[in-house]
Amino acid sequence: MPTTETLTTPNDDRAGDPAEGSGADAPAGVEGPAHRSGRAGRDTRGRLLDAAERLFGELGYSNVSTRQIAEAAKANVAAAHYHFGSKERLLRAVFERRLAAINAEREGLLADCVRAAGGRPEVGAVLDAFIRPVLRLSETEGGRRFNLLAGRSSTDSNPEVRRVVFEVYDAVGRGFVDAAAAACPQLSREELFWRLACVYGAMMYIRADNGRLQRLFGPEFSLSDVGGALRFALPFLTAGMRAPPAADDPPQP
Amino acid sequence: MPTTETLTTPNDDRAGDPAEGSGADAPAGVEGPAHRSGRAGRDTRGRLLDAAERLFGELGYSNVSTRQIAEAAKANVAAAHYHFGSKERLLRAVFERRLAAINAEREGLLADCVRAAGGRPEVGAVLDAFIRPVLRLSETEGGRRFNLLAGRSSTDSNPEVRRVVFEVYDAVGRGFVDAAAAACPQLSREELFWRLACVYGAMMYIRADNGRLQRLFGPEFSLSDVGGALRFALPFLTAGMRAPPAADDPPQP
DNA sequence: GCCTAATTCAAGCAATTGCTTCAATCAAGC
DNA sequence: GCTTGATTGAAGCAATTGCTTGAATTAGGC
Repeated sequence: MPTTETLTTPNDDRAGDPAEGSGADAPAGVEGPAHRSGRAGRDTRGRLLDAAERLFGELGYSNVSTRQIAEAAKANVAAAHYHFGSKERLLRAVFERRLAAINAEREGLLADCVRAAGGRPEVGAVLDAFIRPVLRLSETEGGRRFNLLAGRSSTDSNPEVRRVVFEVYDAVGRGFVDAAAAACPQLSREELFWRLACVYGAMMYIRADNGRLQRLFGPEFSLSDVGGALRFALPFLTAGMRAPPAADDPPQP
Repeated sequence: MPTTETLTTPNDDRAGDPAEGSGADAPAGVEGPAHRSGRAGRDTRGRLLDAAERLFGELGYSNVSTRQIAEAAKANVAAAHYHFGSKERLLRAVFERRLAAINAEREGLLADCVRAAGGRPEVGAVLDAFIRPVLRLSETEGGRRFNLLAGRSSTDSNPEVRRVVFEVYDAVGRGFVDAAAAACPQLSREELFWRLACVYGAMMYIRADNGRLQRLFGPEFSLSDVGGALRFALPFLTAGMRAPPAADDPPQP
């Protein structure tokens, strides 16, 4: 019986908080002597989210135990289960905390460019509306950690991670597909599918920042460099989306 | 002491086999009554590799136990450790078994297109040389399973998986970067870095085939459809690589 | 200065993990 | 037909896992 909805635990039901978190977007590392402001350990929930976000991203969901998270958050294992109910729900809460703001920003930008173009948006603007907000997350330390988690989770095989990722991205993914379809009416449904797979894959790989390409190119290049991503990766993807439809004959010698 | 090099165990040292495997590239599902041809359970090692490839790919390295693998391979846990020494070395052996052939094919195709172009290869041909062989893996059931594993491992956070992936791809990755640099002399090192990140990410996402995009588009589209990948994804990436270099002014309003 | 409910704690539970041990089995070489 | 060395099997080990328990502790309402 993994679902523990019993008793007086509040569990997850405070979902949908705004940004929050002890070091979420602050200069980071705000630890030390002066916590415990209001109630004793009042911000335990936030510290747990921060620790989970960091550890899940760095080590992977399956490779981090609730004990490690609790220790990093200076809390007790039971506190984690008290606040979130289960490890999977903790992961979900980490996603939801960040995605609320991000998806709102995405939808705002998308609505802007649809309105500006009079109904038929330009594909470059659509890409920008969906990709820029997440890449710019990496400008803050907490956001960069979340991007690590999000990127690496996108191809995670763990059933719990998959479930969370699928559910949490469903609505915004649908919106992206629809907007791209509207911007590229010349593409068949199949070709759109493949082009968006490339866009999605590239974006997730950049967010995941696994360090392999950095190892090949040298330490002066980093996938967490937001400026480089916006200046070089976004135009690459836009050029791909703008390419003429593939010819009917498959190029398969 | 996780490294058990002691005693009379042969461990990993038969590395570098060709394709092999019980159902590796066969019509799949070749199970049943008539195994055990030569020695009793002579092909235990191959069956272990097959089972590991499938389970690691489907469930993720961290979510599969050596016991599950042994059971799926109709073998004993001790046999797995006898043949490979550790779980990490088993993963490495799975990669090495496939990559020998793939990388040889890649280098052959690359040499062809370099020679045909008289030293300065065309970027589309370089992309093709590196991507086509791995995508075509998915034409066979075993290759498709390996692509799942490879794609999902590319952003895996587990330290053991990262170590294996880094080492096993190092040489071929370097070759790809060099060839792309030769084909795109007009690009700065930085812009090349970002474009190859997009190419890499797209390819890995397609291989990983996590099902999210399929869920949005419908079951009639699949990232395992080799024909679609070659007809639509490859031209997308080629168009991106052929785009003119980014202007000096960053498009960041 | 208690009352009460929210929160935290130390301890523990059953299950699973990677890996080992050592005896049994096997296919050949003689 | 026995020896030998490569392989396999059943059992077990210490460590770790997610989660629970029930007793403290806490802070605010009164």
